Amino acid sequence: MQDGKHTILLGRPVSLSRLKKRAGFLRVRNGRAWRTPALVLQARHNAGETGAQENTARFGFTVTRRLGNAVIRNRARRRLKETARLVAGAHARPGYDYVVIARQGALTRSFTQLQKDLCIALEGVHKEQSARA
RNA sequence: CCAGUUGGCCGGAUGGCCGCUCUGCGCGGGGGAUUUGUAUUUUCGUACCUUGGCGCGGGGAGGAAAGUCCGGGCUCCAUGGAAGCACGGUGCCGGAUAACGUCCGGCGGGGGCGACCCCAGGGAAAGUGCCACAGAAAGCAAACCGCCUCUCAUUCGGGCCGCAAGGCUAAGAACAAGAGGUAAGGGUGAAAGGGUGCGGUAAGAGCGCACCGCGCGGCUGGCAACAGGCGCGGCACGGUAAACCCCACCGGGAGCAAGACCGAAUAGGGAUGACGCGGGCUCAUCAGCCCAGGCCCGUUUCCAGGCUUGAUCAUCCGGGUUGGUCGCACGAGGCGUAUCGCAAGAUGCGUCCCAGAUGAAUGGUCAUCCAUUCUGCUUAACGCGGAGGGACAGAACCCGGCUUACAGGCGAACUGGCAUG
RNA sequence: GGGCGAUUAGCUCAGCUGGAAGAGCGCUUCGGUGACAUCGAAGAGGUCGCAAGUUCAAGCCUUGCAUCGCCCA
Repeated sequence: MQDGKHTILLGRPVSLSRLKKRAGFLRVRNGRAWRTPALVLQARHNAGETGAQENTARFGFTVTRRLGNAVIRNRARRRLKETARLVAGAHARPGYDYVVIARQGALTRSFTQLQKDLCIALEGVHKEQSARA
């Protein structure tokens, strides 16, 4: 069952380490991506990056103007941030940079569904990588 | 009760769990001077500095935070003053204000039965331009059709004389031509040189008169815009200034990505053009002083003051940094109250401290309630169940306005209508 | 955050001092060709971004909105 496989393993909510520089976003854009209706997840190993630490995963968020006005964009980013904070501890791998791009579903989906989406995306990104390797 | 007008206020509430940011205190981590304890070193440790942790407490989006349309504070452009020109803005009058294109009160015009609403509302008699098409004519008095008078010719008709041909005559009618008088009527246009009525006339006309409008002069009231009488003028002066313009008043430019400091990194570049390769004195050099030249932010002139004369200025090309701190939140501040003022507002007193982010915090989620919509049961209200569902919108240096967006709700004053007492 | 600019035919743009809208490319039809292209002829296609105002009259003047784009340290 999909549900059993993707139950949300709520690890301890971690305080997110954030990706804040434009250069970091551009680097992650060249990595692997996974799409769901609510978000697009991009990931890349951050070895050799200045300021990166081996044992933490860093997250960046992108919300474009196409999604709506400032209030709508703020709400989308806050929901995604909270989702990442709850899910990252169990599913994100240290030493990786992730960029989450909001889509329309980030506003309309229920919060539990949103968490499930991010789990699937995180697993999907890494599964694809190991399959290729 | 129904319909409406004006000016205000609010912009879901409570709780659980988990977070973000600023800040105060305490604990903790790191660094750690002078002095003293000693012969030296090290360690401990104080003031102090700093921060990534922990605990407790406190604060944390709006009426528009928006658009960036005006006005200011503040900062830089090296600085200040005077006069003129140019450019831009504003525009009834008086007041409020730091200032304004904002606000308040009044005046004038327009709309509404009314409460009330709307108006870029100076000057067209300083000058210039424009008024397409249509129309005779579009701005200065002109006359296309028409109306009327006169002259002359013709025709018709009448009268008289004559047998007749014909002649004479005049108060007529029609039509052509010419001369003149008209602007009532027609038609065009957005607009055609006061309007209506009576008189008047050949026909007409401010030609005359009455009322209305308009202009000029003076009087009264008002700070003024303006209003009201009075007298005179028979009418001249079309519209457009969100066309140029005139008049009055205001305005230097750029903006917190302003600007200041610290640190890192790279470079002490290249091309083209301009000015110039200044003089004298102290003098080994640096540096200073005097004279001369250039420059000082829309522009010209004048004054003061300053900068600069080579490591120059202007334009273009190339390279590096894409960190931090300050600016930065006590302010034309909020709330309450008293006095003055019709009001906008002013002054005094008391009280409060009220966001400070920077890939950008101020939240995420769940539940209940509340407002509200649809629907099922119910005769119906009520009640119960289910589903939907909470407007516009997110501080970015700060204030005063304007404009635009906005689900719904609260209370006030006033107007019109109906009913009742 | 702040400062600027643009919007006219399907596309790229003209349109001066207000008097009612044009060019090139494209499109359609016809001619021409065995057929096509080139070529020739004719034609269609416009809420001038939207809304108010000034004016007799607005693509043009004024104001407010909307959309798109550029610049800065």
